[in-house]
Amino acid sequence: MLEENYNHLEIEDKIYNFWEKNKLFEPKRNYKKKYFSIVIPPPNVTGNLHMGHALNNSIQDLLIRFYRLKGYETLWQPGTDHAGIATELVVEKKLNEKNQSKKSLGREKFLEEVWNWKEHSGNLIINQLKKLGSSCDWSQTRFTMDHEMSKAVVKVFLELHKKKLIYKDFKLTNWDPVLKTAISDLEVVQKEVEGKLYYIKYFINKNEYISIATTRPETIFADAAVAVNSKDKRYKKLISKYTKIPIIDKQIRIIADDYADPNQGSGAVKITPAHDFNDYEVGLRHNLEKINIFDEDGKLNKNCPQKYQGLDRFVARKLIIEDLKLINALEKEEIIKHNVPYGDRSNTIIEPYLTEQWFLNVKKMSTEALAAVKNKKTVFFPESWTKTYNLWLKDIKPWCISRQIWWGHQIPIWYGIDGKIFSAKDKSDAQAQADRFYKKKDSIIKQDVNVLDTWFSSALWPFASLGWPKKTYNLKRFYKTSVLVTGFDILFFWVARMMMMGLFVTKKVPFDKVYIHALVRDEHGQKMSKSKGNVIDPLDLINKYGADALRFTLMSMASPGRDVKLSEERVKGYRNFLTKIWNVSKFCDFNKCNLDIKIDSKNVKLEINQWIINEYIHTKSNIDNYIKNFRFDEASKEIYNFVWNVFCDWYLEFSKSIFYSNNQKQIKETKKVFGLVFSNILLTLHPFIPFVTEELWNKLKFFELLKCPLINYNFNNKIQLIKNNKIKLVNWLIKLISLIRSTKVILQVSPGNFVDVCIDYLPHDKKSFLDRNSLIFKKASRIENYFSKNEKNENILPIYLDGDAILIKFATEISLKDQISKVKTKIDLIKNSINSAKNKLSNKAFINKAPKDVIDKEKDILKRLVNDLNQLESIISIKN
RNA sequence: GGGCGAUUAGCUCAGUUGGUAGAGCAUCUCGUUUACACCGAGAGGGUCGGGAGUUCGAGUCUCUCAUCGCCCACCA
Repeated sequence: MLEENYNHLEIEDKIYNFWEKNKLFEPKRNYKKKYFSIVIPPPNVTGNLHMGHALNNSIQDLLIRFYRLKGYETLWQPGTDHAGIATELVVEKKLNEKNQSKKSLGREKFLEEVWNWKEHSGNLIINQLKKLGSSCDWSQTRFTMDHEMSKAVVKVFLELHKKKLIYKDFKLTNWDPVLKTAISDLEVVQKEVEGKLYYIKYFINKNEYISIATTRPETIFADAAVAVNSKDKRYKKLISKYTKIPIIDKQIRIIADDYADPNQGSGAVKITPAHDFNDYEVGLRHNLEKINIFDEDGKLNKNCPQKYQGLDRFVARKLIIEDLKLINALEKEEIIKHNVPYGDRSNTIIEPYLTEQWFLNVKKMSTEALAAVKNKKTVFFPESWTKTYNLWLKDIKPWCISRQIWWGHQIPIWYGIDGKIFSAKDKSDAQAQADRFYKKKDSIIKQDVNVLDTWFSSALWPFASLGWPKKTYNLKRFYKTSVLVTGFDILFFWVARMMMMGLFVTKKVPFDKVYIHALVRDEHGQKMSKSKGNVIDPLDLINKYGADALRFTLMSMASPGRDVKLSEERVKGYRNFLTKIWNVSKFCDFNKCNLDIKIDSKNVKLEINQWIINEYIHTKSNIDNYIKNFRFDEASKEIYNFVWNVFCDWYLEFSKSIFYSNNQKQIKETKKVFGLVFSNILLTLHPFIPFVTEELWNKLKFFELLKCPLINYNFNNKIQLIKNNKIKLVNWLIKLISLIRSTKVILQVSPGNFVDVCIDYLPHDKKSFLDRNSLIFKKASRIENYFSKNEKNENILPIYLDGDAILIKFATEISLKDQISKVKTKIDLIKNSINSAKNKLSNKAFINKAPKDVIDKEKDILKRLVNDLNQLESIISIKN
């Protein structure tokens, strides 16, 4: 017996343990079958399951389970990402609590701490993914810093270095003064903020000055020139003359450069090659001095007057403005809105800063990545992302891959004492090279202190997680992977780079398809974030309503190209759906609707049984197509509608009439068909709501009978479409029952009241269909008796369906009372529609140009409208 | 500045090649008939952001305007 109520808290953990213990997530090796594989977007080890993960992984799990049930050899490759900067920040915070710091520990000890932290807290997210029901092959779990993966990273680095695609360069890069590391362009986010534009006087002589506008007055100490546009008449005469930087009274030249825009600011612009990307270019053109005025933490350095040395950039800014005022060198201040670059991790203002960094020249690799998508070797869903991908790759700049942090893959480059570079797979290899080069033993070498951008190893994930460079089974069997499921926010960070690296290293695209889902946002469409305090925790929802309910909600809302705005109400609604399924199972169990493996749908005789089989097949085929096209929203709607509005509302109700009859043959058949269709429903629902379906599969003894858990049952039964043109009369019957019910409501007759009907006016096929299904018809419509057309009674009303009349005789006197105006407005509406349909059909242009089936359809519409009009007019003719 | 997307019922959203505008939730009425009140039966509610065009026919295609969102680039 099934428990009275569905209790997800008890069931979900139990079922998950069962799957995991029996290793049901691991691929069942079978080369004869097709394969289906996904590599998980590895969550950060610092991560906590958020709604984005919930959506992302629900989709992946749905796909994996769907193809697993189809009999594909299936792998979902899991793992986590070391997340360099993010993890360092977490561990540093922990250290601070213990009054320790990264610096005080030193590199080696600090890394030990990080590894310790990773061992103890780094698997949190994995357990949370399990809560969601994710059926990853956990025996293959990888980590971007594990031994094998690190070897892969080094190997790729060395290859790229050998091909001179990785190189070292001293130039201006984005510098994060809080994290004290360089970051890539992508890690810089522009934010519009209110700031001040200061107009500073650069004196040419005692009375004459040129006004320079800047938002960063502290950089005046790094000025190397003032630029004006050669076409700007105001300044033409000043070109090649000198002006003085205030405070330090340093002479700099006024140069002509087209970069100076006469319409911006004062038209004259200070050139600071060491602290501005545009000025850097100008500096190169005019061979200007690069003066760096910052230390790595954003404090002013020795190149500034002593007074300001050691001051934080923002403190110095204030002081400089005060000092400029004192010497009457500040012309004016304007409050402006402007974009300021912030670091995505530190949320501090980024400074362009001169350093030596490692770069990856991605330009060459990008052309292959572009071609692969153009040639449809990899296809994006929704397709519109292709354009975004193309635009970014076409304009790609060298990628700064070195970071001045400790947690990550240390760059496999060693330096001899004279700076000679040895690239090597490990220290002993480097040592051997150095010893050969210097012709002595134990020559001193030192490894490059920088580590690689986290996204460098992420870019190798699709093949490295499968075992590359080893020729593992998984790599051979599952690469290229079938589909990548990810959010659009990491299209450039991750997807594009995986395409480039995949093609470079394996010569194959890393995935067949890329499904890009939207972000999960709060009810106002805001990105969920801790700082905004609008985060909905998926684990809370799982606790409250169950993982299945959350999953189904996310799937039903995963419309392509649209953000998911999550509301708890919606989750509640789908929890109700789970309860509904639970209750059907109770009915199924109570009536002993067992599954008969030998059942052949060809031998099913009853029309309602044939009908539900056909309806199921139709639904299933729609769902399969929707899933293949990544339309999870449509797929979940389809199954929801079928289960609730077709199977429960109609078939289950019909089946009751049979179960409570004494026709043993019909009872037996209906039980079998009920069991058959319901077992198929569980199967179809499984990828959406795995827990409850597996539990019911077990409870209803399908597991026992088929000797197989639902999760990897390969359904190959004999359920197939039944051909019988009488089946469509079931749909007609449903319409008839609905019509009788709504007529009662219009006449304000209680739906529970019984009526008599006369079906003598029906054509033969419909009449005999009703005779055959009389039990069903009578129970569903609350019909007491049939009466003959000869009977005369004041309370008889004809109703019309598809042109046929049926008479209803009410037990009590009927009247329209306050419904009459409603019916009359309806009649007017229908008359209007009839007119427009008639107009259409008498329009020669329509008749001549529209296709025949459209015209036929229009004729049908007219027929139905006339029918409805008859119906309503018959009602209104009731004496009042 | 360049690009992408959105605007459909009170709310959140579907609407596949143009062919009677849909769903869930919410609302209203009735209902406890043995799967289920986390329920059942029924009902109301939209000139599809504005305008123009193409077409026999436009929510759907084209143009245009408006509002909103996102991405990229730039800003002295």
